Amino acid sequence: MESTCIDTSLNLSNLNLPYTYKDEVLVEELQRLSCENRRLSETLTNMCESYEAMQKQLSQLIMKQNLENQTQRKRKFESESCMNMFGGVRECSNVSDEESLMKRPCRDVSSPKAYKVLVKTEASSNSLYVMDGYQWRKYGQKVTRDNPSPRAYFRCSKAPNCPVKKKVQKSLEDPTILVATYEGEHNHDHEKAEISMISSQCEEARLGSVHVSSPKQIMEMTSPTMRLNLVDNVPKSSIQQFLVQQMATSLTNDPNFTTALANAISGRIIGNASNKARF
DNA sequence: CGTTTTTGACCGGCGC
DNA sequence: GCGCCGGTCAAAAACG
Repeated sequence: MESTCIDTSLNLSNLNLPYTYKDEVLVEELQRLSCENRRLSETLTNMCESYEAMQKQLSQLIMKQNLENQTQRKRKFESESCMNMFGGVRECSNVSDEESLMKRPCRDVSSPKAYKVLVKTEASSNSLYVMDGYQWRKYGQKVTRDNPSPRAYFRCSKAPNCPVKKKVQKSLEDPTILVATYEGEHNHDHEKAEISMISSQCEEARLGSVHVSSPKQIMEMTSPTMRLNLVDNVPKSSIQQFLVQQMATSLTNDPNFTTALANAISGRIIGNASNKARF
């Protein structure tokens, strides 16, 4: 956790102001502020630690839940197919907000090598990009009869001979859900990322319209073109940058802080001036 | 300048 | 054979 430990001290002692005599009150105030900064740093560090721990727990929980859902679905389908021999693609529906951030692959029973994945997006988003840790190259787009929203066709561009294809189209029932259909299997290693990141959010993040709620989102937003390595290779410097920025913003927005800072600076300047006047 | 995206053209399967 | 439709190609444009 040392990487997220940030030195938030203002280092006011480095101000190049003429210092002719010791203003004890000012020094005291500076010490008090330094202490407060240190305490804030510790709180921030603790918060970061708990946040990461919670996120770990959450992802484990979701993975566990997905596993259970898949088992249940399998059982359900097996019992259903015994009754009516119904086939075809079974979509995952009723994606909850929490689950929408994770992919829920559903095997296509009619074609064992094709499966659909539903990804929740922002309602306003028109993007047809779904992040899944692989590199995709778009090779076509079509408007189909059954759905007014266009369907995008992607090929895996990670390996030259990778046979995997992907179709992405907005769901007819819910336009905020992207339906990604994968066909074939990759003939190369997967990148590190397993998390699904709605690229439309990246796109919107570039436009500044996405509400930032987690450091992970920030990381992804700080590098919108970085479509891989989203989880394990956490660019902690980005977290630091974000936290520093957040702290600077909250500090500058805090009237108490700005008043104290103004008093401290003006006090020192005025103090110096009056000192000069005294001498 | 290499890579990716866009988009109209083309192809093949299917139903009539 | 013809038309429709989904899928793919490939040239041009855009992007980094």
